[in-house]
Amino acid sequence: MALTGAMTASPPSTRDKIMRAALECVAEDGFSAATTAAIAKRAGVAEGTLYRHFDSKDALFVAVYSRIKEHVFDSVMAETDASGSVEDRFRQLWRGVWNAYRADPAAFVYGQRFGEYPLSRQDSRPIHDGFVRHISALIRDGQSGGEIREASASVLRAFFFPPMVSMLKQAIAGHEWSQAELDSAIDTAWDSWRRPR
Amino acid sequence: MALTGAMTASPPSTRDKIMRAALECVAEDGFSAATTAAIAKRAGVAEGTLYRHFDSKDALFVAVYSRIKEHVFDSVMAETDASGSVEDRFRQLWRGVWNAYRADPAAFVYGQRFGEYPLSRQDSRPIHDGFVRHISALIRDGQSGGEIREASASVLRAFFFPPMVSMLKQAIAGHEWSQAELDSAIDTAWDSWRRPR
DNA sequence: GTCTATACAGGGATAGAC
DNA sequence: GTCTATCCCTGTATAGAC
Repeated sequence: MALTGAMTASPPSTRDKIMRAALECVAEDGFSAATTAAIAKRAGVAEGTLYRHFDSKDALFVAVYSRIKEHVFDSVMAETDASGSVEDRFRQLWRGVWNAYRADPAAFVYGQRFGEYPLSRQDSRPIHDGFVRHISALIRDGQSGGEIREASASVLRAFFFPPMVSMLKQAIAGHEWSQAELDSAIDTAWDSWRRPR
Repeated sequence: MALTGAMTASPPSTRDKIMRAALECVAEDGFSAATTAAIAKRAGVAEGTLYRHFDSKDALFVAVYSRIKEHVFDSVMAETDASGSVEDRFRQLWRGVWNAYRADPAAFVYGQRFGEYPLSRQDSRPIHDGFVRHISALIRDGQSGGEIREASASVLRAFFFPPMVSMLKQAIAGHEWSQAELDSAIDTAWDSWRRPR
């Protein structure tokens, strides 16, 4: 039940059930299949009930997206400390985000789909937006200390999340990444940031 | 008029106009807004005409996707030669794909959206599928020659297209990449593949 | 081959009882 | 707050004239 009401042991509220149902419908068959009827059925409530909790179907989708972003950010930050070397912080962040998404693949897929859905103009901040400041700080520290190459932060950022996201997609499609592959992915990512000699 | 009827100087056929209209509708406002009415209007034909050329709306979408893949692949391969060092081939391929997508941003966006659309199960080969063999050959050559690190090919591949795709998305969203940034992106990509010392 | 007109289904949203 | 029943619109697809 990760990402919706996960923190509380109490039974999920109707609102939570609706949000989780919407998330799963979209993750399984895309936005076009996520009709109000399908969502209500999966949540175990009547169709009309959706509109007691959300102004519209679109508002529901946006709310789900926001909650996913918050949850992933919080859960990564909870197990990340800002101490240690730049390289350690880099590796820790990489693993943290990876684990957060692996813990709830449906939420990950929802986020991906939402990003290509026109509705995303209403919450246009990308899924990893919360991490941008964090990553930028890492880059700044690493560049002033000489560990990280002198490329623009936007270029370096393109080598952090995108390869990971691509690997997550493959994992969800059934590809089993070995521990050695994961380690080497992190090594490869770090070597892309590292100052070359 | 790239990607649909671009090679011929003759006026586009009705079929081509429909395909291009579908491509642009999806690129601009997503699949949910790409109704048969919208597509027909943009193509300048009647709605019923769509069904003279395609069995269904979905068949149209799949046909457009296939054509994009073909076109990008062909146009990259046309200006790429397999000679030169592994590093040269790497850089050439990176630039070739980048340029192909920059030449038709709408086609690029269509490809991205299609990948998150459930219909993609009907043509589930990813957008860059044609390049996988090419890239795998590059990796094999580079690993046997010692230029490329000994990571699994699937890990290395995650550092080729995904960062580029991320940068293309930003470019389409209005971000202007300087020549220096592009060069350093390619350097960074290559350093992620390169054998570290 | 293309158009106009239309049949038919399905989806979002609301009304009103409980 | 939740359910049932229903309205209305939009979207896909077809029929048939030209």
